[in-house]
Amino acid sequence: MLRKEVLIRLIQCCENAKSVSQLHAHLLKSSLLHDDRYVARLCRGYGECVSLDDARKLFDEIPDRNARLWNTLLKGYCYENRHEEALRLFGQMVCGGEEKPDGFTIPKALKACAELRLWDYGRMIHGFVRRNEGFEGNQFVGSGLVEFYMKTGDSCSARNVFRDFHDPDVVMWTCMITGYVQNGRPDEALGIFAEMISVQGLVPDRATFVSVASACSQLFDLKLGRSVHGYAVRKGYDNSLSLMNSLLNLYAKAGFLRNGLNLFRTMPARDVISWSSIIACCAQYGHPDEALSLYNEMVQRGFDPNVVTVISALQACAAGGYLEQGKTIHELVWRKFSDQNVSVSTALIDMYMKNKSPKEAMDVFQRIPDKDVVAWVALLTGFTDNKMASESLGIFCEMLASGIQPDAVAMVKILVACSELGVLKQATCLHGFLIRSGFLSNPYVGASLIELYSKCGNLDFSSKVFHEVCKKDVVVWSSMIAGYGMHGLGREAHDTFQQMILDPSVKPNDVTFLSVLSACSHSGLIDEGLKVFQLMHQYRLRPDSKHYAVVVDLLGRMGDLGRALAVIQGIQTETPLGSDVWAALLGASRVHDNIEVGEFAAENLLHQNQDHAGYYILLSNIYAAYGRWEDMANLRSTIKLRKLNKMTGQSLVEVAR
DNA sequence: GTAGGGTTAG
Repeated sequence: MLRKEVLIRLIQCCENAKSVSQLHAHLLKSSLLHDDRYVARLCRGYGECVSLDDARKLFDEIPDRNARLWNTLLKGYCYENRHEEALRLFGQMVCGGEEKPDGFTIPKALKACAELRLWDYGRMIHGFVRRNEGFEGNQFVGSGLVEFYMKTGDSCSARNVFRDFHDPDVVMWTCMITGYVQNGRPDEALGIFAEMISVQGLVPDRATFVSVASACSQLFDLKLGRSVHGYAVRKGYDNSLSLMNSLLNLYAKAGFLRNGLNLFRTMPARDVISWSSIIACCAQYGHPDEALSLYNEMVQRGFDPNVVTVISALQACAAGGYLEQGKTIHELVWRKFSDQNVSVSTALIDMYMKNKSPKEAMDVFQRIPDKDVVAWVALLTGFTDNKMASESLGIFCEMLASGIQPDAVAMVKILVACSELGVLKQATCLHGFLIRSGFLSNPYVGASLIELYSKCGNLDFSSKVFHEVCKKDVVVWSSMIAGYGMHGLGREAHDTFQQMILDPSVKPNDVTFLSVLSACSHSGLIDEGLKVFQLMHQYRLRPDSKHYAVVVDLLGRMGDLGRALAVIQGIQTETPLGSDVWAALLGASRVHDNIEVGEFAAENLLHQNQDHAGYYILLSNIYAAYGRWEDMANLRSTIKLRKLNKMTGQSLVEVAR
């Protein structure tokens, strides 16, 4: 007969189904199956080499099971992400009264609750931990509780558990950092990290740095990210694939896509997450063609795209207008995921909508078995973007009728759809709904409602909403300024801007400046507008061609074409100036009928776009003002020859019924 | 016998 120690080693070494079965038979023959050490090992052997279900069968046959045995099986279920079964087993253990939960089984039950987002169940386990002795100072139970509360979005309770703990270890600190990152609160994550190293003097490990790098990428904090990278390399952590992936994401998201790509190319190993990360970053930050060529390279190299990869590649097709490639990916989705994944289907809807194919988008939508709010909103927004906003209203009603609760994004999108249609009646209905549902505390919702009322022509309501919104962020202020501008109230727009910059909690952005500059220009507030333009530098904002166009327009209206020209010539940029700047100059030349400047502007414009009828017409009007009929006739015949049409202006009026 | 980490849809 084999010695006990040898037997344990043998079971540990089991690598295949046959060897596990042989040892099982041997244990039976030697009547050793009552010894829990053997049984637990054997269960693990079955779970790892044969199947968890075989381990379960063995488990069910054993008459007197101890905590170690229950735990072995629980671990197997958690490992295979079979969390429902794990909790059922845990319930069976507790309710059957066979074993009390201990420091090993509780963390696994908490893990299952966290993954299934079962807040009530996890809270009950927390109650058990508090009522019973023996769990104080157990780091495994502590980190299990922190992770559970963080995953269910209850960071307050996670913090309480953490604060009540006497001496949390690195894992618990890391759970807190990771939790805050996962809840989109990177500032708090970095605060905990700072406390961990400076106050407690603990040494962070690989896992800690992965989350710290994620926090940096959420904050676009490249400086801190770089020092994390440097420290990690010095500690020899640069062989951690997760850490490298997290850093790769940080560089690419913080605006240094080239550095990200460089890291990606020089990494010692890459997995599907590395590929997905770099594809997602290229797709989201203006390089859809590069994203797709990386996707194709990945497939050629034999990597298997997962859900995330496919979503990112579809984003690239949406952003770059690659309908054909999008359809090819749709076929792959059909073969691999059979249209069952709602996130992938939503990305498909977005791709088809952005490629002006609403019918295909609708087909994808109808096939989704469990449509969530994100899928509905993708469809709704797509219709608005395809100039079919009245369909968006219908989609919103259908969504409500099917029992899906709208969230803040849904409300913003439906308000945008109403803005497109200019329907005041719907606006007031939605306003009532927003008040009742408490959505007005969300600054994006508030800003969209202000914009909607402005576009429907009711500025009083806009201003009322503006004063009611408690959390006025930059978007809310900018919407109100834009609203005044839209109604020709430059003075009010300018005053609102002045009030805004007195508030230290908000900082104007490029959109704010564009709105206030445009408002000043339309109301002839020349000096005010120029002063506002100068302020951009103080806020470290670089004016883009839209800002320059407004300033040129401003100077042009005043008749100061010389200064307008000087502004244009003073712009230092590597890329050619956008047509909006030249168009503003041409418009100003027409107002003041200046042939030289007009011809100069038109020359630059027609160099970029020869098919814009409006430019020819403006120049021909300048010729007409000087009686240069021949030049005018030449331009008019060019328009006819090229069969150009000037877009006619359109207005929407709501008809009361 | 145990724990924490990287990419994703509106």
